[in-house]
Amino acid sequence: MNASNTTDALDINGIAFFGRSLEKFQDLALRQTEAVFERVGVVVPSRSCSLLLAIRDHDRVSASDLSQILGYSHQRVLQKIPKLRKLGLISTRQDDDDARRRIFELTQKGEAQAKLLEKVLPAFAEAYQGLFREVGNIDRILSDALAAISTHPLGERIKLPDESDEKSAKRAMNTR
Amino acid sequence: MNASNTTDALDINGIAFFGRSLEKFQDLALRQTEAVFERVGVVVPSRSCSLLLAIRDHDRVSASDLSQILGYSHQRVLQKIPKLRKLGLISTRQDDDDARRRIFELTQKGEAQAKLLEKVLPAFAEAYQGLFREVGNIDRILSDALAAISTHPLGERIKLPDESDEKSAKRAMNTR
DNA sequence: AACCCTATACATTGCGCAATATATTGTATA
DNA sequence: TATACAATATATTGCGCAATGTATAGGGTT
Repeated sequence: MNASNTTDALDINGIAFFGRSLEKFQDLALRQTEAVFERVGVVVPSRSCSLLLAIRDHDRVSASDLSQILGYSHQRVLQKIPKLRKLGLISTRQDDDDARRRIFELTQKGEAQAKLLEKVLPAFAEAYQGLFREVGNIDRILSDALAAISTHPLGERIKLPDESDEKSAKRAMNTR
Repeated sequence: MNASNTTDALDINGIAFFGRSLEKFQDLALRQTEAVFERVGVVVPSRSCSLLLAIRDHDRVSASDLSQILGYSHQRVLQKIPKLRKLGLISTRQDDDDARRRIFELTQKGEAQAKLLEKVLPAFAEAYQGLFREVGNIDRILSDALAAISTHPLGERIKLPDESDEKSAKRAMNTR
């Protein structure tokens, strides 16, 4: 190929694409987390730690309870369950009072893993604190940013180039 | 359900789970971006903007060229292509010199969308700049953080609870 | 020319999640 | 009591991406 535009109008690494930064960091952090988990013997899927702990910390929880507790969608919880069951970490029984509810509990192995997590996770928290001292508190800033765009969405914050443009005006009418 | 542990050992919203913050922000920002795109008439899939622009900015690009340009995996580029073709934004032809290569070009519609993006994306950049002034420069911090854990991974930064523990010692041996 | 090694494209599969539809059970209200 | 509505679980489908395998073409080296 021949690189043509030396005066690229839009930098692909520019701020408009900073979602990429989020993605890259998230990806690497996840991989490194899983490496540590394997090293110390955590077999809980890294994306299901909080689920496991929530099951431990609440009696007679159902999937919809857990979705509220964790702020996950209902089906997201339900889709994580089979893997935890196959790993022998949780067991299931029917609620006697409400035939709709399936109740989750930790198995012995699940309890052991929860205890292991209780040792490991604080170490992660410390590591992140150290990282935040180096580069800035990502967690706080992200929470603030989430709150900011929740109350004032990007659409509000954007000065549109020329929305009086013919096509886009039509479109705007069609889409609401 | 009955909430049992009032003295939860591990806060599910704690720092160890701050990957959730990343995910939540990313998700909301993406949705808001797509809302703006729809409003101003951008039909390019929000996750393929940089791909479209890269195709415009380089002559005779192939999928593997694009993967290098964008820092995506090869198949990630290839998997985005069909959607752009169905939208009529790009066209494909065979390289005369190298029968392995398929070359991508923008269609007229693709060019029009690229021009539209050139108007819209700077507005996003400005909006993000404003957000960063409010809460902190997420983009810079994330880049720094990525660099930091690239050179010093989380595994290095973590003081392991007690790795002399019997099982985990065995595991550690097995896994290297 | 015959042989490797690499580059490129493509197909298949799996993961994690969302969206949607359906079935079933419980609850409230007419 | 009968009917409507809400809550819960399950199945299906689709999206975006990664991983893997396969096929084909190019470019070397002997």
